[in-house]
Amino acid sequence: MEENLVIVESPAKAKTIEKFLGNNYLVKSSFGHIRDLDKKDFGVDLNNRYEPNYIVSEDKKKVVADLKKIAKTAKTVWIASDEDREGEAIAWHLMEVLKLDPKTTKRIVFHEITKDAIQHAIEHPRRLNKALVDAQQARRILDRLVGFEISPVLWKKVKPSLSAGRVQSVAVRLIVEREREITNTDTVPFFRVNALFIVPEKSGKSTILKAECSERFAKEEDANLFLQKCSKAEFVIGDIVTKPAKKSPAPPFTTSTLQQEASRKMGFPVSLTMSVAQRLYESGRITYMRTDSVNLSQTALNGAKKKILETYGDRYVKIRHYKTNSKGAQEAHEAIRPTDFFQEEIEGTSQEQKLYSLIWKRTLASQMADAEIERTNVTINISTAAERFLATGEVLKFDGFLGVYLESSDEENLTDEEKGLLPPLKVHQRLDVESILAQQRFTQKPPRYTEASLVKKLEELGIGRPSTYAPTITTIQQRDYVVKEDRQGTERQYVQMLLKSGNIKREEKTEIIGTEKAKLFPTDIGLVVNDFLTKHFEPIVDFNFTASVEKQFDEIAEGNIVWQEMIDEFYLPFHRLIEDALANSERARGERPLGIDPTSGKAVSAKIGRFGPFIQIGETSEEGSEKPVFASLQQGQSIETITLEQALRLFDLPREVGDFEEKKVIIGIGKFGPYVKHDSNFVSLKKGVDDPYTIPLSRAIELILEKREKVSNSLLKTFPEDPEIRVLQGRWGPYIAYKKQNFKLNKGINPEQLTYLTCKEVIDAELKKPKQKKT
DNA sequence: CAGTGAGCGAGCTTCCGCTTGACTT
Repeated sequence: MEENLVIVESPAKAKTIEKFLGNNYLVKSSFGHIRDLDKKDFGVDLNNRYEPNYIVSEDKKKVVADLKKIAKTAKTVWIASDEDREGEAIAWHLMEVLKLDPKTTKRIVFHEITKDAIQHAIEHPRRLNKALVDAQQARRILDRLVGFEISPVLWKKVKPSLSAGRVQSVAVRLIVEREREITNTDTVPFFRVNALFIVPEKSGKSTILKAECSERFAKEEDANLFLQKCSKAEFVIGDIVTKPAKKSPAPPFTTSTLQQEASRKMGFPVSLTMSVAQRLYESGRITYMRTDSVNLSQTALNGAKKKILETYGDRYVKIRHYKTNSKGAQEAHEAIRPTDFFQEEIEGTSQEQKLYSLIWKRTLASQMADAEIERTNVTINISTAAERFLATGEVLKFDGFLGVYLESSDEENLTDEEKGLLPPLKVHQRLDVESILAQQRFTQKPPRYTEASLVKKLEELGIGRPSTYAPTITTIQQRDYVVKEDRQGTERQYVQMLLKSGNIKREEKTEIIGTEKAKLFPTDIGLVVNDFLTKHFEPIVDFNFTASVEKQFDEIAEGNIVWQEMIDEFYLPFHRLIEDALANSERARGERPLGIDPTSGKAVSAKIGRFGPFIQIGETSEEGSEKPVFASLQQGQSIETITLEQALRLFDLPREVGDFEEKKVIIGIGKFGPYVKHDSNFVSLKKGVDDPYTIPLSRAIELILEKREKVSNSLLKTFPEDPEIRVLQGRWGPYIAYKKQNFKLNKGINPEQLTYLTCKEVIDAELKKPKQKKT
């Protein structure tokens, strides 16, 4: 029998702590919350002061039973859940469910997992903070009321199985509004002028100095006029100013900043970052990965200092204490940092190594000296014009933290060229010009969100918590409100004028713009749901809603308000919105009239149906008239932006291009892009080569034959016993195909030696397995 | 990798935050 039972939230933490405590301490984990509101009947009694009905979920029953058993025999139970609102609630639920005696139960907290911190905690137990628990209950119940009252309205008025919530609905709103901002922003053209000057050096060689004109020109004529002036001008250096500048390191990682940097530097989706970090945490490489704190423990600071001293020297050390400035931070943990600074690299998968290295560098850099820079600005006067040319050079005087780590930024600044060392220059020095280029540029549209930049925005608004950023991003994609995709750019024409040897040469050029990679786009259903919510539930999807209820939760935690009163104040007006929406709203289908079809004279409109967005020509209601015709929208198209012309084009496909071997050849566009269908076989059209609207029969046949040859080449084996069983060569090796189903072969099997019996066994074994869940 | 887009109605869907595996590909 153990004298002492310590309960923490995470099993990895339990393992570490057990090492610090003596033999008579048993450390167990609750695996987070042990119970939650019942999903049946709301889990909240609206007729009885919002009395919550908590139940222990199926997957927690074993944990609870286990803890109960040990707690019964322990002399003292120490509840060491986190020191924040959720942690305090976990402590309270534990007391309730395990029926712990307050006399033999102690509540302790620590922010860092070191022997001293834990010893100190044991020596300073405190009482359960019921006000803080109540703040959590209010948070929990409010979220339940919002989610479980609005979602059913959506099922009725938009589509079944949809969802709304305090966090997810705002996340979707951000993406929808950004998309509309992008559609509504006009890009304004202007001309930017860059000059290349020749600077002779003592050695006789010369170097090129690049400088940008202080003015940008709105019109081509103005830019041209400026170039004409320059063709007859003298260029003289008017001013050289040298100023010291400093760069400081970024603070240590929190969950949100780790997700951002892993996305920017390595292209990780936020969920990947979290699962890799989880493995690093479980193997003891890093501290806890779900945190909003930038704080480092004294142990960590000592370790970082020692490592920096040893590797870089005294001048590079600068111990810093960072303060969090994110809204609603609860700081129950340390920042994310390596547990051992002398472990510069680790073994593991390449993802683990990369993420660890990122954490190691960022943490170490945070305790290093500023980088010192000398920035030089040179002004070059033009004898024939009032404008000037400006050149900037940067010299790194002392690298400081830069030797280890530099934070990346979301907005890639295309105009910011590598600034380097300037050639030696003097005031009043005359410069010869090599060439001057006036290029048409365009103002930029706002950028689309990536998963990580959306997390950043949510954190700024104080919406969501470290443990929910990644799941929220997944949810809004699963609900089909948002898609993460790549989009091809479009061509744009621009003008450039080059002044060289007294002549101006004008050229029209093209560039590709708007190429997107792994960006978040709203879907039509996302747009419709968002508009419905902003129309009927504006207070809930308001960007400040979370911040304002958080203030009230704080009041509850301070003991200034009773939680039921706060919920009452929220719920009464909220529930009126629900009733109003149910009674007074139309079914939302996102309908948008596009115009009149010139061939039939009927109205064309876009709307959402049971199977997604589609175009309809003609009306359903007209009696005796012909039935309307329908066509689904393609990937990347949206009800909101599709034109009449694009919509009518959708009806051109699928089209028959002729017969081949007495069977129809049909061209269409499916889930995976344009295809040729023949004899119920499909062949994809070649991207960038074949156009589904114009492809001729001859080319389609070519593709069919090509595919046929490929298939016959991939056929490894058949059996006379059952011709439906075929062994094929696939992308990842040989596999068995049988009745439209594929069966995996174990690695290392030689397909040549496969027999009919072994194939049959593989198939039967697979078919016997329980059927996979529908997603 | 179709073509669908009506209506009836049983029974289901749904929230946020705290934690890990157990699943399949």
